Amino acid sequence: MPLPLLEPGPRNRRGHGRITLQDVAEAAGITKITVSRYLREPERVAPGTALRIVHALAATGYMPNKQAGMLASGRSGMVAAIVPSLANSVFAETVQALSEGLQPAGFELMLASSGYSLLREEEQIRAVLGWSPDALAVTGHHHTPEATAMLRVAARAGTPIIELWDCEPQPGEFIQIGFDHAAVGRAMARHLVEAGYRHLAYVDTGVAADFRAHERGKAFAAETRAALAGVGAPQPARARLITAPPGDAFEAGRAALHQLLAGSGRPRVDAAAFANDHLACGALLEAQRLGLQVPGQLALLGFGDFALGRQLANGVSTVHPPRQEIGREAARTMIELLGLPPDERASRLSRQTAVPWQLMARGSTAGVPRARPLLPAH
Amino acid sequence: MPLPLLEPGPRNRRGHGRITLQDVAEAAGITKITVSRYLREPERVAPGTALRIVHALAATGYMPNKQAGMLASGRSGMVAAIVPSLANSVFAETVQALSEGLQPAGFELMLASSGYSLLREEEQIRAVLGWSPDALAVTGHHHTPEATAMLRVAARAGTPIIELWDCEPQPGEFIQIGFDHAAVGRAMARHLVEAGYRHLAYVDTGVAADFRAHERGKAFAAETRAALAGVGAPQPARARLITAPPGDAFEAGRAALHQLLAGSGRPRVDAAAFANDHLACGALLEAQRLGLQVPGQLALLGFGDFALGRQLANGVSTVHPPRQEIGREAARTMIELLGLPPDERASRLSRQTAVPWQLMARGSTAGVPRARPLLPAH
DNA sequence: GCTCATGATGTTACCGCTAACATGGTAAAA
DNA sequence: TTTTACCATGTTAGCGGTAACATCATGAGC
Repeated sequence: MPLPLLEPGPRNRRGHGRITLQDVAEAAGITKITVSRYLREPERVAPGTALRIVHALAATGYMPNKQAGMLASGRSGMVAAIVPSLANSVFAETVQALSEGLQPAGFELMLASSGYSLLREEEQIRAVLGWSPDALAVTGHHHTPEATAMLRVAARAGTPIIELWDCEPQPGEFIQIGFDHAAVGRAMARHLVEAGYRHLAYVDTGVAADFRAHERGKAFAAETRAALAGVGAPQPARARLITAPPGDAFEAGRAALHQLLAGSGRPRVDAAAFANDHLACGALLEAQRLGLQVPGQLALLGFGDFALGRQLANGVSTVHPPRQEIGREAARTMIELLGLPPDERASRLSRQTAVPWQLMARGSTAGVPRARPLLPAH
Repeated sequence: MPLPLLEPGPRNRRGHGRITLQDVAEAAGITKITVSRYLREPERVAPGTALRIVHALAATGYMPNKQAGMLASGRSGMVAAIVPSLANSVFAETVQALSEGLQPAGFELMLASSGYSLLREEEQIRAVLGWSPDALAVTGHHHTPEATAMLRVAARAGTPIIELWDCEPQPGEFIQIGFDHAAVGRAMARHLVEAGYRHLAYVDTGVAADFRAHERGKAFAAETRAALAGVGAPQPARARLITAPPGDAFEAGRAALHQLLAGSGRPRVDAAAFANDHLACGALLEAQRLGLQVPGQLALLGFGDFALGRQLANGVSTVHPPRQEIGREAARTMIELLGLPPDERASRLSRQTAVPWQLMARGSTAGVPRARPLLPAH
């Protein structure tokens, strides 16, 4: 039943005509501090008074002004997050989980997307810090020096700063919640070598600022040599590392496949790892079109575990990153830290949480029968 | 070059240790109002003073407190948006475009996702209005009565309320930016009938609160009868309208295909329209697995124009909704309205903008050769 | 030289809320 | 009864900005 709301109108030259605590207090015949107290700590007002307040609240249709509350209390009840992109389901799911994790605790989420640009990220950090968020989540540990400086100031002032999606081997300056992308790259290389492939390539994304994909690729290349050495296979002169064109990821994957096949003279690539599943699926679809056997003639390994990968052919092998877990864990961490008194909080503003990922072996990297023994599982 | 920031510390029992306008003013040897004025209207302070202010700003590393500014001025520089989901790329792209459109004008975006629940949407409207956003975008025109009441109060107070993704034939209470889903549903039916199909079905999504998909389905069913009558084809006793199971949309599409094929006695369905492309693609993949000819034995028509649809088989026919245009147009509308004085604004707080969509005919609905003439193009 | 418009800066008083302390009353403890 | 503790509520003074008006030079116009 819609409430019988008072018709608010302009009351003085500065007021914006909104119902304030004062209005509620007058309706209840008390002072505003008691109403304020009731809203924050209901058990601290007498039951009779509480009843009158409840009625007054309903009669006026009061809605608290959070800016005023923040200004007075220093707590904003708001958390900000900056992600590279939302159109990419990877971060969208993390943001969604973060938002859902924060809501029960009464936090609102302020969101900005930087379009994979560090400069825009810097601007957005600046803008968003003006709102005095209680905590701030950014993506990854790459920032401009200015941005890092601003984050540092905020962290010193007790605002938890969380870097999502990364978790470096060495502790960083802020809180990291994510995983080690180099470890993922290495695992991808080992998986392919263990399955019997010997001529590996990594197809990087055309998005220049996807540092995490680049890092996986770098580690993939390094580990490829190590793993091949481990099984006594000849090592390539240099790692095959190609970059897909920017734009539609499926098309980019198709184009990448042609690049892979065009590797003339040298032994042809027999397995490719991709920066993400969209590229891998694009390559798979193109392979199907060309009549290529997957994994017979070319094995494909993606990253992201998007729903589509399970549907195509016998499944596209991939790495399942903890998309939602990262968001959930970030929400949990924020709530925990913000519940602590500032002095206890200070000591915890730099820590790391590695969220587990998993390599999903599917049809597209089914093993090649080999005489020689494979590497141990780890 | 990182600036040499002053080390802020606690200054009094209430202050939060932040650099304030007062600090900057002292550093520049003037009063804070002049600094405030410089920040808002630089041309109104003398060049010499401006120079000292610039230096003082740099020396202190000042960052404005937006809550305080909002409280004093009544303008927040913040816009809120509530969408059903972010994990769904449809809304993510709209939000992304909205965010990018607002940024140049200096607005921040506060985002909430309701998980396709009207009750949660109501809660979020309540929460978000507490931040006094300058404008609020919600998705669609279905809300709880309480939510509608709150939106109405906000609109009366001059806050533009924008309903995204809908544009009903009759003007609504708030601003609508989107398109008429019934018209899309009708166009889908006509497209299939015109291409020669005679036994049509609509596969609705398992997401109960996707009102827009339901509306397309309803209109599809109605128009199917009309279009069949138009070409003199026998009309079915009742429209084939099935609902896909909830969960993974690809799997749901696969399951839906089996439901379509299981239509025993009656003439088998020869064309199906889907609530979204994921369902359609799932059905297509399952059809391929079963060795079914698409469109020969079954034509498929999706909605959403996701990148994948272009990649599968000869392309999945679909409707291209103006995902980004809706966000861009919403940003434009907000900026325009917020630039108007409140009295002029009032008259424009209810209007509609129909953003064009397009039916993309691809391989999956290539026509059936027929003797009888087809319907005129419109 | 005087008035008056103009421009640059300052003073005052808020915006709506809450922290900290103050007050007054009631009931338990002495 | 008196002291003490505590509970419920009130008073005061801000939080960090900005609107509105005030002040004070300065120079143009007469």
